[in-house]
Amino acid sequence: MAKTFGQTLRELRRSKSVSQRELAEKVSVDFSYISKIENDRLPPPAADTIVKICKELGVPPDELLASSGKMPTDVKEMLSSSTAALKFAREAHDMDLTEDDWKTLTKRLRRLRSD
Amino acid sequence: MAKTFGQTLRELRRSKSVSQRELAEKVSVDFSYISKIENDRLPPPAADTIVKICKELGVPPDELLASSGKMPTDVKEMLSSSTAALKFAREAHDMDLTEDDWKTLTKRLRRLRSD
DNA sequence: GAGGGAGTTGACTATCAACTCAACATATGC
DNA sequence: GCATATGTTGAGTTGATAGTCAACTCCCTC
Repeated sequence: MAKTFGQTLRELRRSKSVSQRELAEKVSVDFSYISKIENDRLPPPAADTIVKICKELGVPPDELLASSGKMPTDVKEMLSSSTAALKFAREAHDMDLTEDDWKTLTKRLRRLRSD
Repeated sequence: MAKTFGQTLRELRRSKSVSQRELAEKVSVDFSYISKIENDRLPPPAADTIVKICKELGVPPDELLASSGKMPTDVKEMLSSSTAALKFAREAHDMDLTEDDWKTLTKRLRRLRSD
């Protein structure tokens, strides 16, 4: 079994020696909310709150976001308001891509502009 | 100004000579809901309902989805539960891609497996 | 002029997401 | 043994999402 969102967050927070109360204040939520999240008594916070948490803890947000199954607002908006992007996403879905496939695509993405 | 979601849906439905009541029954919503959607008195339906509508009317869902700004559940889940996919999406967002860029990427996507 | 099909409208509802607030427990140092 | 810092729990709140239901209007035709 993969680690839960709560477990991941707790380890991350502790590794930075930050208390629940400190973290909560920085990201503008109640500290008791952090506690419940870490104990998996509530579902993961909103994507944008996750991003704030990661900024506060100084780590890139992708791992926590993936573990939460949520997408940040700006990214979601970009994808869902473009016909061609949606088509791309649907084809990708149907192809059942691996993590390595996505890494390859990211490289090809970077070459879009340097070509 | 671009056409609204409601206008697009109405034209699409009429072009297939389907009544609001027929369509509503097929996709399991109240017919009055379709009316409000078409008059833009309510926001667009859930992504999965849009997909059902398009299936019923025999058209690909991407255009209507984009016009609604929503993403179907399965596609969203794939993207948001993969670290590498999220990273890809974030980079794409930062690059501010055009529709043509997405089309190019879709071609490169297809070559992933045929290479 | 009654009945039937199509569309519109207002009011209301149910579920869920993302939290907050107050109360309590537990450990640590002075 | 008391203050202080930290974490846990139950109950409740707030706003958005995604609709429903009943009543009504307009047109057509028989």
